[in-house]
Amino acid sequence: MVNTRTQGADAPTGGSGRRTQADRRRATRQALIEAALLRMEAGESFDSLSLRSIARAAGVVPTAFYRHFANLDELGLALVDESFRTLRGMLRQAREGGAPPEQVIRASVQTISDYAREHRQHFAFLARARSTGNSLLRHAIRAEIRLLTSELATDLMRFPALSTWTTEDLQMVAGLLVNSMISTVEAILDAPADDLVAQREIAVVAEKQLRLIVLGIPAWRSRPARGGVASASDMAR
Amino acid sequence: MVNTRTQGADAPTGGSGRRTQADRRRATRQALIEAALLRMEAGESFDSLSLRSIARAAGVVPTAFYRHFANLDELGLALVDESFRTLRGMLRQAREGGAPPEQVIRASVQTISDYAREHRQHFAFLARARSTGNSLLRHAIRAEIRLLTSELATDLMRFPALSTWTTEDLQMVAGLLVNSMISTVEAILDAPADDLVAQREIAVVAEKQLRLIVLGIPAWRSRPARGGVASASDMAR
DNA sequence: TGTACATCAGTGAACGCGCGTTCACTGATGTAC
DNA sequence: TGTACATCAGTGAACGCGCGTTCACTGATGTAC
Repeated sequence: MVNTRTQGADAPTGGSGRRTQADRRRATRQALIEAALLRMEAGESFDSLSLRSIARAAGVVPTAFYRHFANLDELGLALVDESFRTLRGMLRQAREGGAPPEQVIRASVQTISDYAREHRQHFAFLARARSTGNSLLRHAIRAEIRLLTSELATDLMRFPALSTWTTEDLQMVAGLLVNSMISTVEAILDAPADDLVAQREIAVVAEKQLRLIVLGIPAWRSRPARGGVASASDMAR
Repeated sequence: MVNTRTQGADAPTGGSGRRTQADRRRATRQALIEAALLRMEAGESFDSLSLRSIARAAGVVPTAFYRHFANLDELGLALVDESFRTLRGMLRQAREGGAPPEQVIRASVQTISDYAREHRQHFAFLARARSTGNSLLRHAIRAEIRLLTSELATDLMRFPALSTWTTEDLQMVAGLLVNSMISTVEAILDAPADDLVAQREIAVVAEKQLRLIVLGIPAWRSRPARGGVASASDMAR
């Protein structure tokens, strides 16, 4: 990706064949974003990225970076935006998929692993940046995840077995499901992208884990049964 | 922590009052380790640490670092060692605690949150380095976690309700429990260290989540029941 | 349509800085006699 | 116990490098007439 003078990064030149300033601007911005995503997909952490290396990968001089972002944090927030747009698309699809309740789990896991494969970069970015050093980014991501968790809690209320649960308990189970899915996505990203057997194995385990969680729902009492913790007597049974 | 010439970092001078070379060596090594832990506890990622900044914090000249570690990765692996020693101590205590089965969950969550509070630095290090850029460290930590998960799977077999489960299913539920605990520890570390109310709240939710998981165990069938996914019919019930 | 000027995305030189690593060194601790 | 030498943890100067950021710039695209 080397630019001739004042040409900016490569980009679709539009139907007219004419390249406007706005086209060029958008293309460079996207090239910067994609350079950052690529590096993080390869396993680097967000704060090991440098403005210069990103500009270099985008085929642009370091100072051009400032035409688009005030600093690296701002680029990071743009990545958060883009990645969560992907994630919300996934949830919309899962929600509207209209899978019969009997297959909700299988369909959900399928949707997640399809998305994780197709949008590997966005997922990898979120997984890495979620715990990476930069606290601004970390908090932005965690706030979004908390939001998604609440939305899931609301969705869960539609299931008969959950319709009478307290808000706190719905949040609790939504949190458990979201955390399990995050762990699953991390595992998928950890496995080589081309090892389909490993990917499948991870999905199978994830499905079992979700199924186990859901199996506990009918037996749930918000407070442990008298005489001890309900679950303990179950385990000792 | 400023050293007078050739005095190295501060350290216990031992009962005799005499400071041996070995004492000094050990003290400096520990000062380097603690400097790194401190920085990561404060929220930095492992690969934003620099050799020079760690040496500075340890009260030692940059080149002294090389008397102890060949590079930063080696220091990182020492941190992994130290942190997992803490973690294994925790598991030993949980295992030998001899809590009656009725209180296994409560006791486990209590042990974990006590440890996470007392050894905040080690937990924070593992939580951060687990997903931080450096792939050497990441894999070292993930390998150790996989080992712990397997050990937990073995422990679980002692429970009557689980004694007949297949190895794969035991690994699956151990993985679910471990992942939930990791999420919980991350949440605890994310909350301010002095906000005891938030910490308690997180522990309560973690306890509920573990309880929900355990409630699913008696109903578990390794393969979904005929006519659909077992859990789905439960939810629609 | 043609011209003259404004806009602005991208350029390239320059800066000071903290970094990792090398090297020859110092002087307290350790040891052999 | 005393002495002479060896060891080695920590020192400090020096290096080349990539970094973020500044600045005045260029020249293609956009616009007003």
